[in-house]
Amino acid sequence: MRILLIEDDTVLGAAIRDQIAADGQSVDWVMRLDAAGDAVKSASYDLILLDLMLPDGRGIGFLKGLRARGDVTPVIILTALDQVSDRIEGLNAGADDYLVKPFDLAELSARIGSVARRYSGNPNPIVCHGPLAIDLAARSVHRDGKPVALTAREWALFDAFLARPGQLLSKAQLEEKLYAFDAEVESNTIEVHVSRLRKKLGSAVIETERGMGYRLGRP
Amino acid sequence: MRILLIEDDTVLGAAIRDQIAADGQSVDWVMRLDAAGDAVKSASYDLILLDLMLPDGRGIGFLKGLRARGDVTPVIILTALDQVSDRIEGLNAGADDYLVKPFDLAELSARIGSVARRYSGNPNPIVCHGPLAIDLAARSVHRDGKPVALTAREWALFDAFLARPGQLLSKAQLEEKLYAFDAEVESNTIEVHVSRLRKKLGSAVIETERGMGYRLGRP
DNA sequence: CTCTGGCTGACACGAAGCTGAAGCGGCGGA
DNA sequence: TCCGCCGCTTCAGCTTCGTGTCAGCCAGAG
Repeated sequence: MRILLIEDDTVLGAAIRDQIAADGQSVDWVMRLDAAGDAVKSASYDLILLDLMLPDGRGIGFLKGLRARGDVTPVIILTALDQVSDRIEGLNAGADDYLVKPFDLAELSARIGSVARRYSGNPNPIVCHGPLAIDLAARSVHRDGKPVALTAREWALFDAFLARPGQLLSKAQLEEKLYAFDAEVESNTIEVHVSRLRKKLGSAVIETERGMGYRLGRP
Repeated sequence: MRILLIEDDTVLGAAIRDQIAADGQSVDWVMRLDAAGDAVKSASYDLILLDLMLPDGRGIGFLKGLRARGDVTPVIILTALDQVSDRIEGLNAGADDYLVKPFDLAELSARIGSVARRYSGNPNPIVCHGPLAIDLAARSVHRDGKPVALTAREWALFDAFLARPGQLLSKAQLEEKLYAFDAEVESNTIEVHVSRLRKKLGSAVIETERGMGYRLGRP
């Protein structure tokens, strides 16, 4: 397993690197976001350990950029305890886990193992739904064998439906899913995104229950 | 989603319970391991929040017992920061995640959502009533295996009957259920909706008590 | 038979939902 | 640093369909 470590603290970084190496994994250690960007472009990693406070920016942006490009490499965030909002932001930005500094190196190993286990078993399971083939882990959708590009919000919305197939979901519930906690949408955003999803995936995927909400249609 | 909360701290427990309820999930809260054991035996949960330090033992043992019995219900551990070894032990014992106390309630929601997404796919409980199969969570009704589409008002009315099966409900009571106080219906609306429900669900579902009201018929 | 209360088809209104378009902000490339 | 692209939100006008109303019919009770 190849691991990318992004951490600017030389002492902690070295300790982590040694621990991972001792576990028999291969590590690349960079100390800046620009170097991290180069690294993920030039190599493929199975796991990224990401510190949030770095000399050339916050790790959150890096993570968001990664996910925006469709990169689904599992990411574990390394963060200080008092940065609760960072942790939430990180999870919402697509992180898979976080570790609170200071942490025990044995715990790091356990978490790495956990993430590895979660993502092992390639190839990814494909969910089929009528003419759609959905790879949840890779966040990709194919319609009649042709790839469909979904934006972040579209995917989040679709994901909410896939999690509860056939179940009625009110707009309020969907807004919560899409906007987490700081929701301040006072418009018909959900309707608009539903409209776009239907245009991309076919009008039958999402059914309207007037006055109640939406549900994933039968295949 | 049904969640079992095992936590002996009354203040924290109440806060967690309220937060989960606010997220629209259903919570059972127990404060001891023996009660937790009874709970998992008598009901099925989608997620367990497990405090590790409890008056009648350590949560780790409970978790191990659960896994030994083949129970794969996702478990999130609630633990104090300094119990690093506990956290590792917990993860190795089969926990899916942990939260470090003190934690932000918003973070709890995020983690619950994450676990729920990962493990979603267990079917909702189905209520059967003669030829009808009703999924309350999904708000779906099947009649002889075929889906029946109910409108918002129709569902509200049907729901009122389902809440009190066999009990006589006057039109005034039903109007209250459907229109919540600001009602200014001065017509035979209820009769109309009952008629529409009967047409969709079968004429036997709702019985008329002349001069008194309606009741849900025996299956 | 009469009277009262319930049933139901028809219909018009308005709220809820849909969607094209415009404004806006963030990110990446130059 | 500036510019342009792209996705997200908002808005407005249009469409759809759920719902309340009513009228006429039906059925049970006395």
